[in-house]
Amino acid sequence: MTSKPANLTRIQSERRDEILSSALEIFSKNGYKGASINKIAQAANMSTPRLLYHFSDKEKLYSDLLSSTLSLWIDPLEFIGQTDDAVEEICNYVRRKIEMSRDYPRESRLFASEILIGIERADDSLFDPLHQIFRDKIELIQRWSNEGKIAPVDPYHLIYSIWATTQHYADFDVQIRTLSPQKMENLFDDAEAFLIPMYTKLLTPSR
Amino acid sequence: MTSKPANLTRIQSERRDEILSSALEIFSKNGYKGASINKIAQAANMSTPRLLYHFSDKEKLYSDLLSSTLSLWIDPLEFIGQTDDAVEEICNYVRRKIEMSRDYPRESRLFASEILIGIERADDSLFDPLHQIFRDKIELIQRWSNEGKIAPVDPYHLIYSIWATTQHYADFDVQIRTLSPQKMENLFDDAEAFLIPMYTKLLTPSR
Amino acid sequence: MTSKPANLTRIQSERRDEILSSALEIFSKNGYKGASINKIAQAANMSTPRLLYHFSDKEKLYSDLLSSTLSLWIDPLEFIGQTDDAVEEICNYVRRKIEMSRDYPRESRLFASEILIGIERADDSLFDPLHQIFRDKIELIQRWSNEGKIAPVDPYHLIYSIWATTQHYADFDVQIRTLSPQKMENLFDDAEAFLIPMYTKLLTPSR
Amino acid sequence: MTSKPANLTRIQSERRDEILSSALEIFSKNGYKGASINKIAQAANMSTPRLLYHFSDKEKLYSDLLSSTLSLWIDPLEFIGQTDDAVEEICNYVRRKIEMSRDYPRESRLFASEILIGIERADDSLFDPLHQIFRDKIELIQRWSNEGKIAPVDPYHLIYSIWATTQHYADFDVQIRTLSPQKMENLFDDAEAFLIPMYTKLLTPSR
DNA sequence: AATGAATGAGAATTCATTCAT
DNA sequence: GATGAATGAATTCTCATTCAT
Repeated sequence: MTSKPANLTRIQSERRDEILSSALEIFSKNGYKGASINKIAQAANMSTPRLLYHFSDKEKLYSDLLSSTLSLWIDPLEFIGQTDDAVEEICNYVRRKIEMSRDYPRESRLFASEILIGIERADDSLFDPLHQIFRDKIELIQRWSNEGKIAPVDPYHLIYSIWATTQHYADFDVQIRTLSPQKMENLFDDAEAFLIPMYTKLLTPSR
Repeated sequence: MTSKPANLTRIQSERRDEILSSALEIFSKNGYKGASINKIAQAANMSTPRLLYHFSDKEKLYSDLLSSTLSLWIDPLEFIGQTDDAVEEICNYVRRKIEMSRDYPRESRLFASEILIGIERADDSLFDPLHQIFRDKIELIQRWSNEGKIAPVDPYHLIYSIWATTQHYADFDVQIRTLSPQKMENLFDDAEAFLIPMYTKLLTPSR
Repeated sequence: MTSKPANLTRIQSERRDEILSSALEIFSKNGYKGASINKIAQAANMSTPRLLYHFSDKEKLYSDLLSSTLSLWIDPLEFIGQTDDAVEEICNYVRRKIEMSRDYPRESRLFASEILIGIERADDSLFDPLHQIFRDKIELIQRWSNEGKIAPVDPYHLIYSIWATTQHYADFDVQIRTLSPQKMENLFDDAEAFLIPMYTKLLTPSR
Repeated sequence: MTSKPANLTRIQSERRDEILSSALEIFSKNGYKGASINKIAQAANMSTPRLLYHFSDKEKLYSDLLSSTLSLWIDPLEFIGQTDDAVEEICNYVRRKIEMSRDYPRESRLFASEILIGIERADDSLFDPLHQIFRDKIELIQRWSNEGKIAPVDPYHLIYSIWATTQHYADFDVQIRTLSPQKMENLFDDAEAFLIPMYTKLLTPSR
């Protein structure tokens, strides 16, 4: 999981944050291979050796960045199931995921490219926390489905579908900008106006 | 669309195909930056200069590959609207896109990484043919929506959603393999079993 | 000396001429190293192997070009001494050299870059014909000088100086174009108007 | 003029000097295209990337070398006009240019090949300082000519002729070595003994 | 006589990383 | 702690030349 060193001075942790912020910018725009730690160091206003003092190598920086960002994926998922209104719970999840795409597109693209291209990693436990919660929620949705609180659906594909439709707006941003006549400002509202009814229709149990 | 040279000798077109095949493999796995023409040449059993004899440079190889693959994206779209059963037409499109993800995942990932990371291209008209047909179909779906043949939906977001949900199975393959309990063989059937009802519910006009 | 094969078909010798003409253009503009036989072949509208059929390799092409062009340097020199008016003879030589710079600047630059940069040549007898005539004329001028037909001057430096001042207009063309306010059309006339009086003053014997 | 970075560490300026010295040797002997930074690095006893650490690329190294050498061309020109003896002033310029050819032949050849072959440069302002002073001196000589301090001559062609005759000994060194019977030691003295009377005769106003 | 195809040597970079100060 | 300096491996591409047909 996150291997952030436990005891850091304030300065050290400020530097780490500056670096991670630049790394997010550069990695999400260029992918792992396309990004050079030089450019990242430059964006963070420091020399490369100084960057490497904080993160021992490029791969460490990259995976620390990924794991420090993972909560953005996990958090919205965690909230599912606070209330008993199953359809609404899932729709709220969709809403939160849309917000994420709007507010944190770089993080979304970072993950997308990691999954799409992926680097060989010695330790591939990076996504373990996500997977744990994923399984919990799968179970929850399955229960809801069994109990008739939502229409019967395959919970796996439901979540895949939600991830796909919501993250698409961040990850394929470039294409959508080209194709859409709408201003980007309204785009996410329109997306919500499309997706919420879709999932509502899908999930509302027929009487 | 980069036009494949019209008159090729036998050897040229054989070599081109060998190279493009290896290039698809390597580019889709590693992205543009992560792929070296060395590795591609090696995979195609030839020396790098020999490869470069057939494709003048890396970028040319890459964009020729993209454009030679673009029809896989365009073709299923083109078929929409053969019959008058609007809901069925769109569902069939979904089915075809699922098949594409199953049968041509590398091509799907190639495009995904191009849109996600994208290289600056001198001539960015690569996607023009897709965009043209896209607009045609947007118009068609809008008409269907107006005429009440499908429920009222935003055609843009409908297509984005179809692209997202279907291509997701190819593009995020790695993640899905990890998370899904199903055997991959059934995965695409299950996906279809999930998506077709979803879009049917969404699109069937309420009377 | 010139190693032009003795017996050539008409077609062969036409091809050779086409190639030499393109080679002159490319070599004089880019130097030996900067010129590629590809570009030369292209400029001559033929494939590189076909070019290499006529000239076994790049160096051969280059030195054949040099020797086929050498007469432009030699010819004006050869004429010196037709009449007995020594000053006029030399001035006429200057005039002819100026014409050469005006009419054959590429040839002049080709030689200049050969002397300036020079490639290591197995057989460095290329300039032998020039040197032979050079020595003859040195002798002639020395005699004129001894006989008082021209003012006493070092014949070597006289010829160097004539070469330098006249060829300069072809070889340093780029610089002169930048510095000179005159139109290029008049440039060579102006040069003559400057140089002839200079050499006349220099050479006219004082009584 | 490419500006040498203002603040250099000790090592930086030492390395720069070593590299520039090797670069002068290699570039002046082989021209821009014929010189490889490999050879230059080797001559400077370092690896190519180490060289490239100090000069970002080949062209930068080349143009830094040119501009650092430009003063050799400019300085002798600048001195013209210190005294009022116009003929002597110009003759002294000739003498200084001959010294330059004797003492800095590689620099002279470097410039000659740049003008002769020239590389396309993003910023072609390299020679601006020279051109500025050139124009000043043109004006001065024109004034002298108008005032009768020297015989009436075209100042442009006068300077071209001085450049041509003096630089010739450095630039065409190879040819001169072959043709001249003199030992090289005396060559420059002999050149001076030829050129000074020539320009004196040319410039001395007839009363 | 001619071309398409291929080769191997080198060229100029780039880049993650290390070292010395 | 931090930077300037350097390294070595890899990468893209060029080019003279050769080979097979």
